[in-house]
Amino acid sequence: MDITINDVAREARVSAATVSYVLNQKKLDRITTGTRRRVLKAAKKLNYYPHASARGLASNKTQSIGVSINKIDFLSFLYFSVIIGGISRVVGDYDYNLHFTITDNKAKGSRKNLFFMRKVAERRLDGLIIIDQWIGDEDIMELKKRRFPFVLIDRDIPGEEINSVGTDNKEGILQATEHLIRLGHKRIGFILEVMKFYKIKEMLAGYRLALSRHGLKYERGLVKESAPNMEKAYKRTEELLRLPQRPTAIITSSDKIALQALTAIKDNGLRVPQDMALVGYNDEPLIAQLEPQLSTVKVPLQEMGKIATEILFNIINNGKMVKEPRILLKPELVVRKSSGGRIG
Amino acid sequence: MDITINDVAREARVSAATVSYVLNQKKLDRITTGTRRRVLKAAKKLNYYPHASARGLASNKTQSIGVSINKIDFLSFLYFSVIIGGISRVVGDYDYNLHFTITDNKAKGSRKNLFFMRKVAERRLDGLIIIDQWIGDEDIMELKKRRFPFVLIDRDIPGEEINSVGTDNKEGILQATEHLIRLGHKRIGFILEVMKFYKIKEMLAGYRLALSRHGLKYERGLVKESAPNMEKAYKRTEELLRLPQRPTAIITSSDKIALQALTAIKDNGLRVPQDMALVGYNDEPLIAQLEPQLSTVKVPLQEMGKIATEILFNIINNGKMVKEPRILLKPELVVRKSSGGRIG
DNA sequence: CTGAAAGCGCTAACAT
DNA sequence: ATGTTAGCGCTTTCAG
Repeated sequence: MDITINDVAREARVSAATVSYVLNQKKLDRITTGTRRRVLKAAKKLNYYPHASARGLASNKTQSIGVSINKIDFLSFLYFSVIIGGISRVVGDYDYNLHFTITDNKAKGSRKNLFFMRKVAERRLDGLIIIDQWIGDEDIMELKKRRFPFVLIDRDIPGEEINSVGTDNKEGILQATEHLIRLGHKRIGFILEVMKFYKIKEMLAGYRLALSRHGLKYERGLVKESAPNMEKAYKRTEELLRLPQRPTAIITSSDKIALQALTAIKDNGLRVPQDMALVGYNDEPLIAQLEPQLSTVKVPLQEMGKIATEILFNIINNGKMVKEPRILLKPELVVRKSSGGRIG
Repeated sequence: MDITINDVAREARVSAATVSYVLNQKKLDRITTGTRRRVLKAAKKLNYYPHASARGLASNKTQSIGVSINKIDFLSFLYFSVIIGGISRVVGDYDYNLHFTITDNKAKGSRKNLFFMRKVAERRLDGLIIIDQWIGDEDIMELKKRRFPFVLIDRDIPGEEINSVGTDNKEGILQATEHLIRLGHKRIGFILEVMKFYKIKEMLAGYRLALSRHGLKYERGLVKESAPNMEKAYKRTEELLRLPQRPTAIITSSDKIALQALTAIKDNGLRVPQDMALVGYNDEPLIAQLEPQLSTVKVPLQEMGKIATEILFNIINNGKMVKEPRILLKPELVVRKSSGGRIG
């Protein structure tokens, strides 16, 4: 059988409670350095590791947090991998475990099992980080109602006091659009992901703001939604290319979409940036190294992951929400080759 | 407070034991359909979810499996994302939870906490899938000695009876090399990851076999190790380019490395494939869409993930190891643009 | 076919 | 400063 706390207690000639105290490093030191040493030695000698379930049952803490990602988004793993990299670094520092929660919003009935709510209900998690645009606001509000600790990444529910860390995507797209306008572009296409996402709405606002600032008219026909599956981005790009008055530049809401767009543009015999300027979004690794190198908007992905995790642990351990619920980081325009030089 | 099994028992006017029986769907049906219905109704009405820790303590099962990935490999997330996609699909079907275990082989002392062994020792996991070339054979053998259920993906320990699902990488590189030889190449560079990995050794064997089959001499100077960090691949490529007798083609042990090589080749004013043919490995998503499109060896990544998970559940639930411990899938050469046409 | 009872390994009051 | 005593919520013999 496995080694239990009682084995350690016997070996160290103390009670199980004392072993528990020593191992849990209570603040109030009520233990002699002598006994402490004996306990530690015994634990090491027996190679003792506490049984997580037993501990969880008694303390109602699991030392685990979950990261919720949508099934659909598995394709955009570049974006997520960087965020998760940031998260896992902090998780390691705090000595917590990371649950991977893959949400399937299309799932019905028993398949809803995949959903993170299940893990919460089963008390498998002490907290949750949500990087999932697809989860409905209702579900997030449900979490809040239950007072379950969680933090949103790169999304928000306006008007609600919810912990989130995001990037100013309105500002990001504003910069990208203005960059193109300054290069002389007057007709700028915009291919975006699911329009109903808050994040995307913000981006659209940035796009429109840039246009109006420079006296350009907003044209509905220049904005294309590539939802629900990303492959649509290729088709949407072709739609833009076939417009009677074709745009001279295209902005996308992610580098991944930009990649599709790039392929579509080339396949249609046009050159980037000479015939069509292109700007991506996120500055995802690898993708930036396309030919031509992709101009994009750098989003501090890893930073978002780190900060969100720090906030989450703060909530879990100090019980209270943070003063400033919403953290908004700054995006940064990265000009490379694909946006080209001055035109017209 | 939360709803417990006793609340459900009271509501259904049965004992907690009966509730447990009904909810766990025991094979031996000892329950009246009447009581069963009452219990189910009560559980649904109260929105009952069993407490995972309590269940884990009593049954010594966690309904969780871990996936072990190395910290270093976070950069090659394209490769992993596809494998994990396969894993998560099966995990969802079996209604298990997925733990993300990020291993840090450089970590010493308490930081070793990040290591999956800790999770195993704490009984957080029912099983483990290892996609980690960096973990030492000793650690894997330790797992075996403990009779802890696990499956290896894309690696193996030759001579040991260990469950693993991989791809015939020797065959894969053999095909890639022969493809180039048939196009007329006689000096073929090979940039690979850490030489000591079993997987890489197999690849090297495939490379050498191809050469010898066609009467070509193996030259140590044409083989470059890009370890430990991948950015080295750029430098290694340049080393090949500066060789007195430069190769006319380069093979890499992953598409990710091929991407680095491609950049290096272009930066040095050479064209692919005209001046230098290039073949990648894995057929990772997105990367294949480079310019020029990358010839590569398709590895059934998602399939490996699926099969490994099926095997793991089989081990967990049926207690016994599989007859055939090692599953070896077939790679497939994918010829696109970067390997070019016939030369010489 | 169902219930009673014990116990999984740990934590946390409460005593001493 | 340490030990005693109850559980935490569930599963699982064992009786009936």
